[in-house]
Formats: sequence, C-alpha cells, structure tokens
Amino acid sequence: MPNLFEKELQKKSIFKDRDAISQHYSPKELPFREKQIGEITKILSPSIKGKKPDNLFLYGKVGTGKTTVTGHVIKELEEFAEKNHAKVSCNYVNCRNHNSKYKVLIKATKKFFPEENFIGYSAGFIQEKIMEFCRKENQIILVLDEIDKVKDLDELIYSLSRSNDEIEKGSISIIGISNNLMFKEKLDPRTKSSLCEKEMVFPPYNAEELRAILKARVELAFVPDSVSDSAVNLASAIAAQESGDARTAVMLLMRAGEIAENSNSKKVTDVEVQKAKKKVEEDIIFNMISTLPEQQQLVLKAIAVLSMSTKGIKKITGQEEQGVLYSGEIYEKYKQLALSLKESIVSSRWYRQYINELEMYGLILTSASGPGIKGQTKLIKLGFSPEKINSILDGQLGK
DNA sequence: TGTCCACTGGAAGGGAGGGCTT
DNA sequence: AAGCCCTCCCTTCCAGTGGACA
Repeated sequence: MPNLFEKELQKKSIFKDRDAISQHYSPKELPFREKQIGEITKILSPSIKGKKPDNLFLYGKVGTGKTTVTGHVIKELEEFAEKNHAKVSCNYVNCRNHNSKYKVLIKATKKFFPEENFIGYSAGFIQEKIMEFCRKENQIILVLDEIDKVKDLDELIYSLSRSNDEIEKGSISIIGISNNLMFKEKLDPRTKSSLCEKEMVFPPYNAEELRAILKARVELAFVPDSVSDSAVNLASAIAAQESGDARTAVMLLMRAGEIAENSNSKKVTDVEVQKAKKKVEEDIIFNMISTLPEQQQLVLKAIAVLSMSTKGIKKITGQEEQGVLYSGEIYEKYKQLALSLKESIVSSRWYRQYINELEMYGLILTSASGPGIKGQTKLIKLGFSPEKINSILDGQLGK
C-alpha cells in the first residue's frame, strides 16, 4: 500500500505552479503598466543623486496594479542604489495594519534601526530617530499603502514634511497609495498639497488587457493545454465587466482550476469558470454574513424569514410583488427572534443603522415608500435568495 | 387644511474597552 | 502601572417627511 502522501503527490495536477496564480504572487512582467512604471521611475530618480523626490499619490481601484508596480520600481531602485553606493532606503508600510501616525512611525523606524525596539516611546522621539537616519545623507522613500486607513493622516503628513524642512541633508519622500477615489478630497488642504505633489491614476484594465494578463499567468501556473482559450476569455470578460480588476480575474481562474481538478477533469473550460464565478460570489456573501455582528445577523434573519412567508407578498401600485417588506414589520419580527433566542434587543434607531449597513453591503435593496402606503417608510428586499441566506445564517446563529 | 401615521436620520451623549502616553 | 483619551457600539431625543384621511 503506497503512503497516503505519496499517493496524493503522485496525482496528476493541472497546476504546474500554483503559486503563480495565487493572490500573493507578484509577476515579473507588468504588462500595460509601462507608462506608470516609467513615470514613477522618473519621479524617484533624484534620490540617486541625493535629492528629495516629490511626494507621490497613486490611486485607482483594487487590482489595478498600484502596489505591484510600486513594489517593482522600488526594488529596482534599491538594487541600483546599492550598486552605485547611493544612500537610498525604501520602506513599505501597509496602513491597514499600521493605521495611526504612531504605528506607521514605529514600523518605518524598525527598518532603519532593526536592532532597537521603540514601542512605548513618544511619537516625537521616534520621529527624531528617523531624522537622525536622514541626517546621514539618507534619502528615505516611505510607501504608505492603503493610506486612507491612517486615522490621523493629516498629522502624520504634517510632521513628516516639517521634519523635511528641518534637516539639511537627506530627506523623506512619501508615496501614498489608495483605492478610495473620494479620499483625497476629504484631506486637509495643506496635507493634500503636500502629499499630492505628483499624482497618478491607475485605470482599470479592459477585457483585452485582462485577457493578456491571464494568458501569461496561465502559462506559468497551469500545465500546457489545460485551460481553454474561451475560459480565459470568459474570465477576463467577467472581471472586466465587474471591476476591471486583475485580482478578481486571476482568482476566478484559480477557482476554476480547483473545480476542474476536484472533478478530475483535465481541462478548465467555460463551465468551470461559470461555476467558479458562482462560488466566488457565494464565498463573498458567506464572508460578509459571518462577519456581521450577531444582532445584525438577526435582522437579516428576520428579513429572510419574512421573505419566505406570505407576509412577503405585497400589493404595491396594484402589482403583486414577492419579498418586499416594510421596515416596521421587520423590526417586529427581529424583536420576536431575539426574544426567542434570549438575545438583547437593539433600539429601533440602531436597527435602522443596521438596515442602512446591510444595504451598503449589497445584502438588501431598499427604496422609499411612495403613494399607496400610509406613512413614510422603507421598502426592503433581500439581495439574494432568502433560502440561501437563511441557511448560512442558521449555521452562524447556531454557534 | 389640518391632523395622524409610520417612519427617517441627525445630534448628543453614555459607557466599556483598548491603546497611547507619562 | 496608571491615567487619559479615543473609538466603537449603542440609546435617547427629536425635527422632519410624505402620504392617508377627515
């Protein structure tokens, strides 16, 4: 009897290199981003000569290559600087994990003084440490990814730019990256003008571009001839239509590959991509629901239960519609459910807040009541099938 | 036209918990 | 270690809204 693992590893896989199609893989080639790479390179090049590059602000939707492109240019810059004995030091901070001025400074300092631990020291002290590093003629490039997550960004930018004014040698430049297009407008005007000395937009990829990107990835990740052309076309068309997001496109293909593999099929075709699309969507809904607070899950449950009952049938402007509910009756049902589960009950005001959030997540659709309905209320409808949502919730609320 | 109804969503504030600061 | 402050989650209060009904 062969060993279990031996058997498993001997299975023929349609994946050649699974990593190449995972979310974390950063490709060596970055097609359709030559222009952006060129511009960033140009903006950062003064650092080699010991001059301060302009601050740079990059924005564009998720999966348009902002982080990958920046990472690529920075790697090249560091390599070149080292070869030419230029004192350039690049530092990447993801602000999702380091979401305050203090945390960003701590993370940034760690790279320059890897031996020391600054947690507990005041922000001023830490900043002084960074300046000390700059004074040794160092040019620092600080990449702040997901910069919109920093709570006191105005202060961070302000104090960094002031440090720049105070030191005579060396400098700190900031590359801010954000996928929130509205974010820039909300900044303090001074922060804005300081951060956005140079700006660059990463446009979404179109279907053609996505197809080329996917094709290249398929060659790296899959065994030859295991993915049909039309599967690639379909995946890129879906992604282009939904977001122009390369990450979604890649994920779609990876899931399709897994589906093909699990069903012992030797080839990824349209069918697998369609299935993958459905699966990805379900995963998203599942994740969204399972991270909701319990009370909010109960509100959703109330909507699902009512949608399935005859209460969900309403006559609005003469027409019968299935699954449309009034805000008031949902609140009543929610209270009932909470009571039966011995849960506490949130106020009606907070319930409305929950409803608004559920709409933002796309789990429900709402509209204002019009003629034919007494009073002023919200009409609420589930965004997905009540049976499906109900079954997910049963798994969650049982816990 | 006025009153009632069934809500909506802003504002202010409480309190628990967590993290920065001293 | 202790204090302080901030954030998050939530409540209370309330003015406002658009339709029904007399």
